[in-house]
Order: sequence, then structure tokens, then C-alpha cells
Amino acid sequence: MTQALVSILDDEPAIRTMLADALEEAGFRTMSFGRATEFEAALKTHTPDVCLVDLSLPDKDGLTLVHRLALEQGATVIIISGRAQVQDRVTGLELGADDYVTKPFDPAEVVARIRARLRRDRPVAQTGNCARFNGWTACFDSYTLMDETGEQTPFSHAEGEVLRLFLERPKRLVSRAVMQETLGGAAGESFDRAMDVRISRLRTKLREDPKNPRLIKTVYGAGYIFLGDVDWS
Amino acid sequence: MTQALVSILDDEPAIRTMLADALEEAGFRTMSFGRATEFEAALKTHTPDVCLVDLSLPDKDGLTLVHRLALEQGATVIIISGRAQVQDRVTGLELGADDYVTKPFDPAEVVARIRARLRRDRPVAQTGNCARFNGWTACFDSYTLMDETGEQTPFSHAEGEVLRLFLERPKRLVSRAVMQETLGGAAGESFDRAMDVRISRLRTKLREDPKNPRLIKTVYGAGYIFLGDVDWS
DNA sequence: TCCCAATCCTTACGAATTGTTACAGGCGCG
DNA sequence: CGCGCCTGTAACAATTCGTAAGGATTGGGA
Repeated sequence: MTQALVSILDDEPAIRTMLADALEEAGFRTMSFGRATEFEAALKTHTPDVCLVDLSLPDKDGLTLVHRLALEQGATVIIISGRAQVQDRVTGLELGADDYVTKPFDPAEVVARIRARLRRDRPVAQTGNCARFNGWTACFDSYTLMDETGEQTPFSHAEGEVLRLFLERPKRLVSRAVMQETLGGAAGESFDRAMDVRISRLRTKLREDPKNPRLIKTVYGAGYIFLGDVDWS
Repeated sequence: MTQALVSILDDEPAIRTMLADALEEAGFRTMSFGRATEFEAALKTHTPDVCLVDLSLPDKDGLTLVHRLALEQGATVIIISGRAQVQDRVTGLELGADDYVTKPFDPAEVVARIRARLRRDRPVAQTGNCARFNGWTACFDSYTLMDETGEQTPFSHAEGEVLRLFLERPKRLVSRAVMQETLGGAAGESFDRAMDVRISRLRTKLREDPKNPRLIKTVYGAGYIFLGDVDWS
């Protein structure tokens, strides 16, 4: 899917632009409105993935709008409000809002909260589930690895965990401790070997030369580092 | 379904009881833990609908625990933390948390936020009784499965239960514990095999290639994941 | 009541995945 | 160059999963 569409409904222009800038920076499409009526008109032709609404609107009660949005449209609604009392938040959430952010706020947090909502809605799409690197294509939906000629090799779940870990941290050192944590290793000390074995199996699937690995380099006494230009398209 | 189960992981007993009281007052079932290891042990037999976790734990890093929970279990995770910096919240949310509440907090707000999450999680169940996905149409009224050419295959009640479970949680990991719970398997230890058999039959009806299933993927040691774009029209 | 068919659990065994062991190197350092 | 320590990997073992076959249960109809 394409980029998600976020609509912003707030009567203060400064806040609208601040949010819109941050969101577009983060790769979202945006629509901004200062009045509820404009916003509702736009809803007839557009269906935003997330709606940010301020409760204090000049022409309408924000809460009932939220209630309608959530109930009828099933939209994801995040309230942005100056009212910070617990009671305000509780009623906002109970009327159907998915989240409640109080002013003043940091746009970065709003972006993170929007991402968290979208991740729930479209679990896999948001993060992207295929990555390309140095002629290879790793697809985590089908658990397959494809080389540049199109030949496919399946990989298992355990191998995928390691591969994903690397692809999310390209060209950075991944310490063995981090791997152990991320890959569920409780505290078994002999889990080190299991780790090695996973790496080993992954290397053979990537057709690495054991003497001279090009993609997964080992850093003696520290961990591993994945070279390779990763593109999560 | 019955009342939702909320697990609480916090090292301060006072906070645990405060949350547990408020949640039970609100009609939830709760489980409380002071250490991550106890919590993880309990996860093997229970599958909470929502996990509240404090980041400052005595025996483990909370953030990596959150990441694992969200990624592998697909659980709904709400972080409860004393760290209130924007950066802390952003990283918490990006690592997979669904919400982030800072101490001190009002239990009523936490309850409201949990309700907001749960409301989102199971909206689909009642709405429609037919679902389309990747060329297939599953109709739960007539217990039939139709392919794109219109050919119909009936499916049984047991098969339907599994299929519905998957269609309500597309692209998310469904642990075997969850399946056992929802599919009535009391505690029959050999029920695992029955589960497998159900899956197996369902796969053949969906004409999956046993060596390379496209729709129902098995995650070794964890459960299954249903890929496929579901549309409950 | 008896039979039949459908459904679904159980059993049993083979296959796949993963951790563990054992050993052969390689690395750093004196 | 010799000695510890770290890493790679082949071979084995333990889990976990897939599925065919058989039997228990249910419900309907003669």
C-alpha cells in the first residue's frame, strides 16, 4: 500500500503546520482543517487512515465528532487536547478515541503513536516485509531468499530471526549479548553455540565463502556486523 | 468471550495492587508479577490479552522484553514507566508497544486505555459472516469455501473454527496456546495433535502445497501465522 | 433399535527444525 | 611458537510438526 493518510483537525494554524511538517517528514500524507465542517466535507471524498482532532473547535463539539468518527466510520482517532484532566482523557477514550495526547506535545511522540496504531491495523505492511541487499531479496512473508537469477531458497524461522536482526541494523556491530536477548535465548550459556550454528546455516544459504565472508563478518570477541546495502522497499 | 485477562509486570507491589484492584473493579481478570522471569514462565500456560509492563525491572531489560512480546507473541503491550522523556516514549512505541503511560498515573486512565485497545482488537467478530482473501471466499453461514472459479468446497465446524480464528487475526502470529483456548481444548495434552490435524485438513482444502504453504505458515515452536489479505465484506 | 454416514479425536510414525556436543581450526598475546 | 580463548561446523539428539489410518462419538433415517 501507499503512504498512510493522516488528517489534522485543529483550530490553531501553528499546530496544524507543526504536525503536518513532522508527519510528512515521517513519510505520511496529510490533510489539514481548521473547522469541523470543512473536515466533514472532506470525509465525503477522502478516507484518512488516522484522524488527529482537537477537542476545542470553533464550530462544533469535538467529543461528539470523535464519537461519530469512531463509531460510524470505524476510523482511528487520536485526540489532541489542551484539557489534561484524567476525567477528560477517560471520557475521550471511552467515547471511541484510540489515543489521547495533551498539549503541549512533541510531534515526534505523535508520529510514534500514529505508527503504533497503524502497525496494529496493518500488521506487516507497515514495517515492510521484504528487503533487498546486494543482489539478494529476502521475503519474510514467504520465508524465501532469492538471488539475482531468481532462484529461491527457503529459510526457517530461526534463520529468519537472525537475518531480520541483521537487516534492521546494517553496517553496525551486533553484539552477541544483543542477539541472545532478541533471539529469546534465556540464559543458557551453551546458547552461544546455538547462535553460531544459526549464523553458520544462514551463511551457507547466502553462499558465503567461509574463509572470506562478504556479508556477515565476525568481529572477534564482540559479535557480528552485517555489511550490505539494505533497502526495505 | 469471557473477561479479558490483563497481566501486570511491575517491581513495586503497591503499584501492582493498585492496578489489579482497579482492573478487577472494571471487570478484568488479572495476573501480577514482580520479575520478568516469573512473567515469562506464566506466559507458557496463559495468554493475556493485554500486558502492562514497567520498564525498570530487577532482572531484565524491559524494552527488549517489550520488543519480544510485541513481535513474537503479537500481544497488546502497554508500557508503564517512570521515564517521561519524549525520547523514551518514542523508542518504547517504536519497539512495539501499543501505548505508553508515565508514572504517576491514574488507574482509571489505564483502564480506559486498555478498553480502547481491546475495542480495536475484536471488532470483526460479529460484523459479517463471509470473508474474502486471496481469491477465496469463506462463508460461515453455509460452511462453504469458494475459489475464484466459483467451485465450492464445504468445510466442517472444526475446520471453520480454525479458519475464523485465522481470518480474525490476519498476518499475526497465533500461538498454539491461544488456539487451544479459543478452540475449546481444555488442557488435553494430546490436543496438540488434534490441532495439527485440523490445520492439515484446512490446508488441503485451501490447496496449499505442503512443502511451501502460502497462506497458513507454521512458526516452529510458536504457532501459526495466516498471511493473506482478508476482507470481511 | 439398528445401521450408516459424517465428523473429529487419537495413535503412530516419518519428516522437518532446532539445540547440543565434539572437535578442528583461528585469533590474540606473551 | 605455544598457550588460552573464541569461533565454525559436522554429526547427533531432542523437540516439534504433518498426516495417514483407525476408532469413538454423534445424529439421522429406515
